[in-house]
Amino acid sequence: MERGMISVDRWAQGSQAYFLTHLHADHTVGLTPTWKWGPLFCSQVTAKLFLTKFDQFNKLSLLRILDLGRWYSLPLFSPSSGQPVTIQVMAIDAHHCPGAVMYLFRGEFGCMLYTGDFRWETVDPRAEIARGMLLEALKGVKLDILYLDNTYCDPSYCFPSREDASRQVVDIISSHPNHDIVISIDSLGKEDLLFYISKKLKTKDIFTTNTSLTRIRAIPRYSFSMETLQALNLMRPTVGIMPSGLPWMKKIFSGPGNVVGPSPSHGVTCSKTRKQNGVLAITEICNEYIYTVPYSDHSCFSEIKKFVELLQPTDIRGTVSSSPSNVEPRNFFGNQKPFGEVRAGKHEGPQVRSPIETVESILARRERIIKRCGRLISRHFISRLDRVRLLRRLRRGIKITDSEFSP
DNA sequence: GCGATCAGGT
DNA sequence: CACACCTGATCGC
Repeated sequence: MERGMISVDRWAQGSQAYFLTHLHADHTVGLTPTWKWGPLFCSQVTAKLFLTKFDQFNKLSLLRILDLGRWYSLPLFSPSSGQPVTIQVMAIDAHHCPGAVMYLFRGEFGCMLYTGDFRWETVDPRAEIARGMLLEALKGVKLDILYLDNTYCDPSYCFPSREDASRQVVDIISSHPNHDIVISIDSLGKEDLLFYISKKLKTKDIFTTNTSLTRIRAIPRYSFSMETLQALNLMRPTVGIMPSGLPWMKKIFSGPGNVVGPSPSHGVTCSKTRKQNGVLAITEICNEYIYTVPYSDHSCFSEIKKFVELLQPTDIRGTVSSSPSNVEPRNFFGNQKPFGEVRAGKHEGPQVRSPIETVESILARRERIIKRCGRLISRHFISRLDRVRLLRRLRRGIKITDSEFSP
């Protein structure tokens, strides 16, 4: 395809149509509320999340929602000849985080698939549907280029399905019936895990910000540390679960689908790096509070391999340049012509909203808070740094109280 | 004064 | 050693 036609997860001026695979921050660099370079296509779920994230998005008319599994025709033009060109696109569930999709394009240039970030588990019924859509759409068609999420495209990356990992998390929680549990999460991507936990443990309130109702809490990953766990343990016996410890998993799990034993980090010495005089030194710190579980929203190597073998693309291009091994996918597949923060003495609940809360009510509430915030900001004459800090927190949906404005 | 972006951290 | 996302500083309109 010519340059100047479409962009996927890239937000520079110069394309005629822009595609967003999912809402993680590293895929939206350059995308701002003042977006104006062209129509922005995404899934229904991403569109909803998008509007809560970019609440001042002023070009609603540029947002285009794509249903999954349907072909859409885009009338574009060739930048070189000026002639009209039609491109067809289909969005397919990528099983990465809520709303994440892959995009399948076809046109005069041939056929290409951009996976975005994706996980290709075969056991999940949702994955079955995506698989069906993909195969149906590609029936009798040669896939010319596969733009592939090659994050873990190295045979040494071998970890279990998210359901297995979720089971491990539940086992850890069950084996600590009298402990508080804190689970480190990012703002988007561990919802299924939290839902699984609440379902298996029959937690009464599925999601709540009232921390007195539950011993299991989700906290932001950036506030999850050894120090945090030690501080929490001064108050109540608490274990922390990190559903993401993948780099440490390299070569630990010997095969796909293996039953995974107790978390390897528990009771095992963890290492921490510290900078001394500009030189990296390793400080060994033993911790007894933290479990890591290999819960990944990216495909492991065997899943990537299966995916590539299924699609038989003519060419493959990795989309993650800083992939661990920094390995081009084709090396492996031949040239295939083929919430809250924890503070001293106090913590707020998970930053997970009730599923019944609508986008409209979130936006309306946010609007009210921002208005009130504006009044308080001018009344208290706070510094720019404090203001930036407050606005960032507002954007994340964290509750702001009057005391935050105290001089 | 403000949003956007970078560097450096977890 | 990944990923996603935080903070504070700086840039540029």
